[in-house]
Amino acid sequence: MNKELPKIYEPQKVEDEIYARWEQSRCFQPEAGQPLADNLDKRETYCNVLPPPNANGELHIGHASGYTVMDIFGRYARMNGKKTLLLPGKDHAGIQTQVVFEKKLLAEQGLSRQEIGRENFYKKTYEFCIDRANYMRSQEKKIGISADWSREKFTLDPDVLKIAMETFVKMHEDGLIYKGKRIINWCPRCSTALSDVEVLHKETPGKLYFIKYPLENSTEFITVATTRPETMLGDTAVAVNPKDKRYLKLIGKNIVLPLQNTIIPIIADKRIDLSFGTGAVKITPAHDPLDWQIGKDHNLEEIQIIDEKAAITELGGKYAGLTAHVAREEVLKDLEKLNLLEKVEELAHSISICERCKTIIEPLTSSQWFINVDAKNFSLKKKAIEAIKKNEIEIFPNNFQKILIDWFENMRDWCISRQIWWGPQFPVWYRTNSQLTTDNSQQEPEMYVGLTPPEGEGWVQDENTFDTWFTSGQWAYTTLKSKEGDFGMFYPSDTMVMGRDLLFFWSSRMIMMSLYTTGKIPFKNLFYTGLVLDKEGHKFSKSRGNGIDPLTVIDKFGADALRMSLVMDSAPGQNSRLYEEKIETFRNFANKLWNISRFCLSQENFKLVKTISKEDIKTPADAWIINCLDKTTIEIDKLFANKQISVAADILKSFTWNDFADWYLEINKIEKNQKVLGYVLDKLLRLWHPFMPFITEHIWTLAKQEKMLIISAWPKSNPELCSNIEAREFEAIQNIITTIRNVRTENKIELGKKITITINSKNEKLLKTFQSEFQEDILKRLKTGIETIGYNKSEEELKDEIKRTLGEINLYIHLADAIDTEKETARIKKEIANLEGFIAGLAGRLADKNFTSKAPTQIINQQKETLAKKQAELSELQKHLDSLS
RNA sequence: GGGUGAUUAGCUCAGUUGGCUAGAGCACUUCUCUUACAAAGAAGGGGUCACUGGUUCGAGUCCAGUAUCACCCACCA
Repeated sequence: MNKELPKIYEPQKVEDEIYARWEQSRCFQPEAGQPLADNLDKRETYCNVLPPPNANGELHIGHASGYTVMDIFGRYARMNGKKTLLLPGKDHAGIQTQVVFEKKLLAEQGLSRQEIGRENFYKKTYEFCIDRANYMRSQEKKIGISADWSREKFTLDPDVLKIAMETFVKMHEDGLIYKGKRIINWCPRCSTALSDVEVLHKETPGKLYFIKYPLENSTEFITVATTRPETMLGDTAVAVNPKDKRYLKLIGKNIVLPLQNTIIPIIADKRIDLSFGTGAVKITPAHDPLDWQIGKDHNLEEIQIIDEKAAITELGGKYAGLTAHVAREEVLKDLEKLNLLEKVEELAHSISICERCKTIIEPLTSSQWFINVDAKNFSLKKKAIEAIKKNEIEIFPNNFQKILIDWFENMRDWCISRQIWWGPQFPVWYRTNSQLTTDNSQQEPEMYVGLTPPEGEGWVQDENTFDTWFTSGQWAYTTLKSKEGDFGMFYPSDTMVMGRDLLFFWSSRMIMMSLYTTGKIPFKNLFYTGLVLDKEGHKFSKSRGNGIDPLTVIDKFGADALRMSLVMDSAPGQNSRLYEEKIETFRNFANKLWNISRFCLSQENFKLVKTISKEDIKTPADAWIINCLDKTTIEIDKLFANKQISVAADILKSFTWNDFADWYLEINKIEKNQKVLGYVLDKLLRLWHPFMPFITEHIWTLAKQEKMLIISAWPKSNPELCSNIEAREFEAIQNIITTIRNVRTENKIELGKKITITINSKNEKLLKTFQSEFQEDILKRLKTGIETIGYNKSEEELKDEIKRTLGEINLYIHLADAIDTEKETARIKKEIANLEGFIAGLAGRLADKNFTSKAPTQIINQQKETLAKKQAELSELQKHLDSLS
């Protein structure tokens, strides 16, 4: 039977078919009627709203990493009989998608978005996203994620969007949203405002220009230092620190601003650093965030001299129309002509760039929409901090809690309006009432905020679109609210898994928005994954060309191998590295599991066994493996509770390979116990399923199981089965076998050469175990080359043999040739020295009153036991040494 | 300027209430195609757990400091 199974597991041939079967069975869908795990219906639920990837590209290895973690938790929950929902989705990803699609449009059709118009651009981008979403969904399935595709959501789906817009309206009513003219980060390429988190800072070598500003009615100067000389066209003051003695007498005096020839004051402000530059700072309120603040506090005029295309405005006089970059050169040239450029120094400083297109940010004053994150009636950030501090959301790894709280504490108002086209438009309309207008420029238009356009003529919708994080920040509930019943059943969800790079962008916004809208936390557990890096520890990037395509990997090694290589040997929040050799080792492991199963399935009358009784445990090896299995099961559950899935997989791997395959399978070739074999394999497949769903389901099917593994019950520890089990007998056998193999290798005895051994022990019960026919068979056949076994012979008789002490056993190995006394003596002496050192330490500790009075008795007893054991060993070694000399 | 993480075998990394002489994979050495598996098996070698102090009966694990690296934040004109 099953002789036809290939020697090598071929994932490519089975994975798609298995996934299709899962989908058809509707086991991803938590409806009534969904097949449940072995009829366990605890009415408990488990939900993970999956982070929606940006629907503008393809899946990368980072997605695969997150999905694997989510799927492992999801499958674990499902097998534990919970009603499980993994809810997938896609994000329209405002700016990023617009940048991607604009590039595509230009490359393929040579068109800009302006050329095709806003409406058409939106429609085309929408189609593009849907297309990408379809492709990405197929990739997600390849990874094996057990998500309910019937519930898949897109951030622009009308139902999702409606809920998000309702939030806007409500926040506006509650006074949490305001429109105001403030200084914001402006990306000239994207033509939009950006929030603080969408701006990156890059350390760049630059220059610090020292410019002399002439004092009014004087021949004196005050020298200011700046990295952006062109902004002087918009200067409205020079500021110094009030404690700066150098400039005390100048405070309150005026300056004639060069090039512009306007009169501006010298003011004092404590935010000015005395030690930087000259200690005197030119103030350009319209183009620098700090200057803007200072300008506000000192009632300075804001003169916008750079426009939204990064060009100089008409207020810039003769420089109008030049780009800021060119203007800088011109300004410097002119200053030099006037002899006002004192000096230029090299300076490393950080410049702001757009996160998406890397263009240098222009700080501008602009009219934008903001969320007040610290409003009096509902402080979003304080509520978030409170929830986190009260551990309502458990964060893995735990130290990220502090990072998140710190971030919230320093959070400033959130700019949510963007001037891009790709994204939902603000549900805000304006109308200018011409009848009342007496002075056009001063008239504030009438404003309407609501879900649908207002009645009447002349309303024009606000052109702003939403920051993409405004909609994805509501993902935790918009997704669940769009299907009747889901919200009540699954909100707040259990788990949220995301890359640590999304900590500020996304987790923070979800927590705030959810607390505001639902009054509850969005999820109970927040799990951050680290970044996946390449072999050298670099980030994957297109420019570096070091990307690993998940599909290529899956095609080559199988989805299970990829999954394993993404979760093993990694800790929550910690970066990890991925490379082919690593994936290969897990491909090898999958193959090991395959061959283990192949062996089992090829046994006569083999079948998977769900339960066994004590009577089925017949031999020391049976008892031992059942005991190992039980311990492993308990440990894995504990680790799952702590979200330590990497460690869980690790101990399971060690059980599978080192215990079950290397020992139990070998024993089973000699003394067969198909029931125990079937029982262990049954549990093994279940335990591995969350990690390696495809191969386990495949084997499960080959073993002719009616019900699919994905909905089979998670193994439980069986203390009843393990009570009074004596695993030590088998451990003694293992010990003897290993020791003999070791001695053979050490003494270079060929495998073909048979040897005679003697086992001496005072423990009659133990001896009796060995003396059974089967156990002798095991000892002989497990690569030991034993021919005959003797028991309890006299020391005298054995004095020329190699002796090893293994706990209660003295093992003697008779070699045909005389033993190398010198070598053996040296070996024993070394071991004695080692042992004596250890015993001395242990004995010392046990003699120490401090230790015996303070340490728990359990530890003391343990150490006493060890001491006795080691002392016995030592005396055996010494006896042996004496007999050799 | 502030923060976080890392530092454990040649390499990549685990090690969560502190407790026997610190683990894995890869690489390395020697041997084996033994019928589940050479993508394998057997036996090995290899570590003052970055450094310095402290707490403790006991520290890779907790605390303080130092060094190096990485990342993040920041209104460094």
